[in-house]
Amino acid sequence: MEFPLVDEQLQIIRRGAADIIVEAELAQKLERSRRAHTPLNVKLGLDPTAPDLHLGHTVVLRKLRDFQDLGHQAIVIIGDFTGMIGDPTGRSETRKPLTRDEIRANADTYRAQLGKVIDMSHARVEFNSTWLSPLTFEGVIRETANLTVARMLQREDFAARYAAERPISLHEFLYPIAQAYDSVALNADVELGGTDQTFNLLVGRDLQRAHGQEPQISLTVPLLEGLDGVQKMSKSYGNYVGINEKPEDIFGKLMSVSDEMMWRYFDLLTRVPEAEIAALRSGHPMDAKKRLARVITAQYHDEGAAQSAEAHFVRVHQQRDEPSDVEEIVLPRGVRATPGKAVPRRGSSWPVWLVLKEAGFVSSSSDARRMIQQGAVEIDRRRVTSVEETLAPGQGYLIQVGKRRFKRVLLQRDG
RNA sequence: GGGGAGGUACCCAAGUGGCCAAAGGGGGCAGACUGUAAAUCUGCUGGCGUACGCCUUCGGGGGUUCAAAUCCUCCCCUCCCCA
Repeated sequence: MEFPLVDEQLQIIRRGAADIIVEAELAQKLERSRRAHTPLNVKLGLDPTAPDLHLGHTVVLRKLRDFQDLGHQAIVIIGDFTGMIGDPTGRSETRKPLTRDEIRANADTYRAQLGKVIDMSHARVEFNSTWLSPLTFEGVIRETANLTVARMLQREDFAARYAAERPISLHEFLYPIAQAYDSVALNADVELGGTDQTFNLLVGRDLQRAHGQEPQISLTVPLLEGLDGVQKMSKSYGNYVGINEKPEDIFGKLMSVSDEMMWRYFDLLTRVPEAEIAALRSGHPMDAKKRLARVITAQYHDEGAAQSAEAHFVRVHQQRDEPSDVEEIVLPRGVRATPGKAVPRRGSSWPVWLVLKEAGFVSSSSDARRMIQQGAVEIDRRRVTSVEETLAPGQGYLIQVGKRRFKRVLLQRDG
C-alpha cells in the first residue's frame, strides 16, 4: 500500500476541519503508517435510532471519505448499544433497546445511505454491542475507575446543567465512557466527530492511555447549522435536508437558506472551487443559491434530477404556478356521517373547514378555522374568506394551504 | 438522616381563591413585504360539526369551597445545603 506524502495528506485532512488534537501526533502516525504501508484506523460513530442521514451528517462523512481516498481504513460504528443510553443532552432518557430486527433494518438503511458519500466496499461496519454487551458489571467498574467526576464535569453540557441545578443522571456519565471504550476495542488511530463530540473524543484518548494504547487523534468538523441558520441541523429541530429526500425537496429547502448561510453550505457541503465561489459572490445571491441547490441535489441524485428540480422550483414558486405532481385525495361520502353526532344538514355541501381536516391539511377543526381566518386557504386559486364557505360535492378542487401545500381533492356526492 | 427550594401548555417562565384556556419570551404556523432568502411588521398557537357555548389542561390521587394552577392532605420526581 502506497500512501501520499505526509504533508500532502495533512493538507487534505486539515481542509474543513474545526480542530485536530494533536496535529503533531497525527503527523507522526501518518509518517509511521507510510513507512509500514499500513493504513490508519479512522473511526466514526453513528446513532442507530434515526438511520436517516441529512446534510449535517455528510460534513463528517465527507471527511471520512477524505481519509479513504488517502488509503486509510474507515470504520463506521453503529452505536446499537450506546443508542440505548442516548448521548446526554439533558432531554434524552434511557431508550428502549432496539430489537435485533430493528437494528438489522436500520443498518441496511444506513449502508445504502452511507454509500452516497463514502466507499462502502472498503469500509468496515461494526456494532458496538459486540464488545459492550459482554462487559460485566465488574468490567464497567474497572473502566469507570479510569475517569473522575471532575473530568466528567468538564463536559460543557454537564457543567451547565450542574450549574443550573438541573438533573444529571448517573448513567449519562457512562455514554462518553462507552464511546471511549469503542476506541479501545478498535485500537483507533483517529476518531471523527462534530465539534460537539470533542469531549467524548478526548475521553477516548484518556481511556486508550489507561489501556496502554497510543491515544487516538480527535478530529472535529464544524457543526452545520440547519435551515433556520441558528441551530445545528437536526431532525428533531425540523431544520434538516435529508439525503434521501426527493430532488425537488432538497432543492426547495436549500433555496430557503439565508444568504449568509449559503456560503457556509458551499464551504462544508460542496467542492466548488474557491475562484468560482468568489465569482458567485459578486453576482445575484439567488443565482448563487440556485447553483448551490443544484450541486447538492446532484450529489444525492443526478444532474438531470437537479435540473428538473430547478425547473419545478421556478414554475411553482417563482411563477406561482401549480405543481405538476399534486397529490390527489378522494373524500368518500361516508366521511360526513360521523356516528353519534346528529348534525343539521346544510344541503349536501361540505364546509371548507371539514374538507381541510379530512384531507389532512390540519389536525383539528379549530386549526382549520384559524387557517381560513388568516387567509391561508385558496381553492382553485381563489382565497377563501369565510369560515362559512362550503363546497359542492361531485367535483374536484385544487386546494392550497399556506405557500407550499397543495392537494387536489375530489368530493364524492352524498348518497 | 436533617433543613431549604422547586415540578405550569412544544421549550423557558409568570401566576398564591374567582377578571385563568392561564402574562411574557422562544419555537411553530399564517398574512404583508420579497428572491418561497434573511431581516422586519401583523395575527394565530388545547379540543369540540360550524362554537360571546361546551369539554379537557397547571407532577399524581383524595379533600375544602358556590368557585382551586392557587388552600389542605397523601404520594411521586428534581435541585441545593448540612450530616
